[in-house]
Amino acid sequence: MSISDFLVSLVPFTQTELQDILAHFKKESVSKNQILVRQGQICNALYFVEHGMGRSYYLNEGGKEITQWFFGVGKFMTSVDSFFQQSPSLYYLEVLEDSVLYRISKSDLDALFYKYPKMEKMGRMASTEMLTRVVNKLNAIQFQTARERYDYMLSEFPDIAYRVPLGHIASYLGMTQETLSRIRKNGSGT
Amino acid sequence: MSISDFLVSLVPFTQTELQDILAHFKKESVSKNQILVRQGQICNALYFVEHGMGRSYYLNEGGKEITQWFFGVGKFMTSVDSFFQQSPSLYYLEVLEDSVLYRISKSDLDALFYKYPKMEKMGRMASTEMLTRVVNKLNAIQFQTARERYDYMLSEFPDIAYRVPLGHIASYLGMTQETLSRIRKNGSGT
DNA sequence: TACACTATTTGATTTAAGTCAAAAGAAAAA
DNA sequence: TTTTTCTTTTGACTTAAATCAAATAGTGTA
Repeated sequence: MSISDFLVSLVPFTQTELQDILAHFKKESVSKNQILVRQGQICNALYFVEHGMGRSYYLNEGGKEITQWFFGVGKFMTSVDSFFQQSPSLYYLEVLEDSVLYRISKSDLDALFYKYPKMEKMGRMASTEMLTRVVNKLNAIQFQTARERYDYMLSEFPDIAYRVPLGHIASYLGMTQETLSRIRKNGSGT
Repeated sequence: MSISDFLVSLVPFTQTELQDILAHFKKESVSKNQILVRQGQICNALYFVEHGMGRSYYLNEGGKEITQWFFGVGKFMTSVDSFFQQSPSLYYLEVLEDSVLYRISKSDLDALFYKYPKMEKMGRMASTEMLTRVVNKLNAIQFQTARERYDYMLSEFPDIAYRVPLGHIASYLGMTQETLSRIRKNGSGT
């Protein structure tokens, strides 16, 4: 999904507005395993994923990587807390496959919010959509067994589940990779 | 905290704008245990809590009430998924103490978003704030022991932790009430 | 005050998932 | 192709928290 399709799907921008907005996004090709933001840095960019995928993760007390979220095609990717609050990031932001991203800085985005109030709507909608998804994950994590959580993962990120290392998914789902391996072995849900 | 203080703290509305906006909120006194929204209903109202508190919960397969969120003074309360998507609510919305709420309908709110683009900013900010909080809970639930999760609860809702039945808190934290009772018994954190 | 009802605590037992350790399989590098 | 390195699987054992069951403690009210 291209970024202009995405924008138009949320808000009916005119052709002129769209051109102006798109001019503020910079296309970037990023190769696998590249880290976009490190823990402690202030994340100054919002990325739209046109192709590829990424994840956010952090290092727990034991130094183990814990995946916080996956970002697939057609989504915005950033260190949410850091970008919006402009505070040091709790997370690393990493690209998991060679990807094509569209990047915009916080100041440019704020300028667009100011210039086009319609953009605020887009921001609000992207934010509530993310909120809904996080709430879904929360419910999965909080009340479901390891096996059900894996089924949730398959429905939420069907395209991603088989493209990333098992360990990344296990930590995303709050279980060990041994457990996830055993779940996969015992066939799919039901 | 009053609703006008809250609004002004987020966006610098003029006195006139503020009056107009406030006119669309209707003050309601709601008594303890009243249910504002039921599972399956479409939630048409957003409430600002001036005094008192509420919670959202749902019934799991076994018919047990599972608390999803607490709403304290100075926060917006609603069935998030239902209100924003205008879809049948997954949750009940209940008032836990005699409360004073300010209510606005979805259509009035949308009209305000349209009339005052500044409102969009308020919506976006309220939404990202909620997102941050949900992410915090998620991290607590996903990676912490029952005892640490209780400490998280005390920090997130210090004023609420001792005002609601233990069972409500236990289900919010994804543990049984027996476990929570044992945690409380063994003194506070560390 | 006593009764009924609800909430909390305590005890005994079970279990889902974690931990630790090592083997097997894949992918990358030499 | 062989070696090295990383990823996934398997096995044995442990444990935090759940479950089941019952006893207290509180609260409202007749």
